[in-house]
Amino acid sequence: MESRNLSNDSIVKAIGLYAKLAELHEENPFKVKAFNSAAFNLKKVRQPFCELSDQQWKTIPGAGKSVVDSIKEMLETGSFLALNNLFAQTPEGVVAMLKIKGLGPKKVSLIWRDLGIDTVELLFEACRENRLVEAKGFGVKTQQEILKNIEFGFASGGFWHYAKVWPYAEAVKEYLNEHNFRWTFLGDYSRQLEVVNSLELLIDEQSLLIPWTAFIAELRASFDFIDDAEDGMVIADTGTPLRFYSAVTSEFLRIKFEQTSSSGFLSTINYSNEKWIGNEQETLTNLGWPWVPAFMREGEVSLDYLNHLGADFTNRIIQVRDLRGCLHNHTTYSDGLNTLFEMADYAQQLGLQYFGVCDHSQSATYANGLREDQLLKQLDEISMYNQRMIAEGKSFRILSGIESDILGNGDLDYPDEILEQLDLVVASIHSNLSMTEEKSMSRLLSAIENPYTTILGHMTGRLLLLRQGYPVNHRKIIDACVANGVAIELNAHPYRLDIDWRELYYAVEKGVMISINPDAHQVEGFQDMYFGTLIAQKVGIPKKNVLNAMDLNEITRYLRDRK
DNA sequence: GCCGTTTTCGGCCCGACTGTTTTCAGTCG
Repeated sequence: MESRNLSNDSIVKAIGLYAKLAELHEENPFKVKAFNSAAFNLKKVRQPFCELSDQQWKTIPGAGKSVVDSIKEMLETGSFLALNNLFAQTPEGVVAMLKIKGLGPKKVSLIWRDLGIDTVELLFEACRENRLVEAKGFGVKTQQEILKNIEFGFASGGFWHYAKVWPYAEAVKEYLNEHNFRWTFLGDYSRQLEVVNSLELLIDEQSLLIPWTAFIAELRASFDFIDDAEDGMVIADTGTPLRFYSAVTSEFLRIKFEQTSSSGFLSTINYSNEKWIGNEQETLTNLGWPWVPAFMREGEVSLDYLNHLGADFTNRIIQVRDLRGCLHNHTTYSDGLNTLFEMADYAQQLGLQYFGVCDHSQSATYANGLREDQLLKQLDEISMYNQRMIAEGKSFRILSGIESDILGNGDLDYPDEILEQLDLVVASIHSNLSMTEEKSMSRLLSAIENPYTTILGHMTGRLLLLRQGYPVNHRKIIDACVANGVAIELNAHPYRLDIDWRELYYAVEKGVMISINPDAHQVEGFQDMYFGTLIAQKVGIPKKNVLNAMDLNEITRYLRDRK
């Protein structure tokens, strides 16, 4: 870098960062204080530092010999050796943590040194799994605050998790319906994509009783979450762009069709706008296609696939109301926030017929995984609860299970005599996520071939917008699941939605069972089954392919037969 | 490390706010 390009601002930032890193490395607290106060005072200097004489430097409070020498070093060489030395001793991710609002050197030091967390991604996961609340000086509120602030940083990438935008979309939807507008969602959101880059809506301007500008003004006034941005409107709390488009009545349906479809879909069906003949149904028929709902309009969908689903497939697509139970959840036994009974009672209140508890297994020490004796104790508690259900004549049961870590060699981490006592086993990888496809495949395939495995958990370990999953050959895994009668989890957490829907076409063709699992760590987590179902719908999965759409009798028989 | 004299080293220490404590620690502006 050309040294004369160093602005006062970037020099002040370097001085401030030096103070933070020095504090992180437990240098003399008064030195830290001195650099902090120097940075504070230097901010007020209007004249460029490179123009200041030695006399002028003496008039700036807090800028002593060491600080001024550092600044001169930066001006002359473009770098700051002492700062570079501290950088060399600090993992990049730890430096990044210092930028997170609410985290200073003291807390970051504890996170890094005591908890062994050295990337923002790992910190994020630790927050989601309630591992921060245990640490001294941390509590639930601090953890939530950190989580929120990390998320905000991630969101700046221009994409947002669908679930993040959903509550705002629902509010706008309610408003538009109440006013009897003719309208529709467009784009990513209308296709129920796992991440969206904006919330787009189309309104038939002839259904408006007021001028367009007045309508937009009323919208802004009606929702305190709508903020003005340079190029339009944004959702204030997330920063997601909000785009309203208008169409005259005669153009509404065509624009709706073209803008709910992905460009990939339009090219797959060989559409161009001169082929529009008045409505979606006839236009698609004319192109040789059945009617395809907006959420399925992706380039990946093929005529062969729709033929496989069969005539009137839209009537059989899985709905939230079809789900009869949920099979992968956590409790206070491991890293959940609600007790076993609280979770089960809540599932019952939701109208479900069964609650599958699958806490973390013993090698997941970070998540307080269950030792054998704890697992056996949980089995007693489950049996007590189920006996009460029988006595009360209720057709609700807790199904016992475990989310067993797939170890490095592909083994599950309990002996057979423990596993055989459970109703189901979800096998998932949680450790050593950086691996080659060869390694991940050998671990996954051997877990699938384990006779106790019922469901393969979050297949790639990805966290949307946060962490890429490890590489896998999806088709080989799906084939192995078919061969071994193992179901595949569609992890419904909005950050996972793993298996990726793009791989689900093949899974459906092969007839493998899909389990839409909320992976709930607290009662609120059951809500995520909704988001998992939206993703399943993208591929038009019929109810009969969804494991937890089975009623209690069917699933009990299915699990018994698996043994 | 900075400062200000008690000229050679001892004292330095914003204030509000939040959250986690049970009287304080850490962060922010």
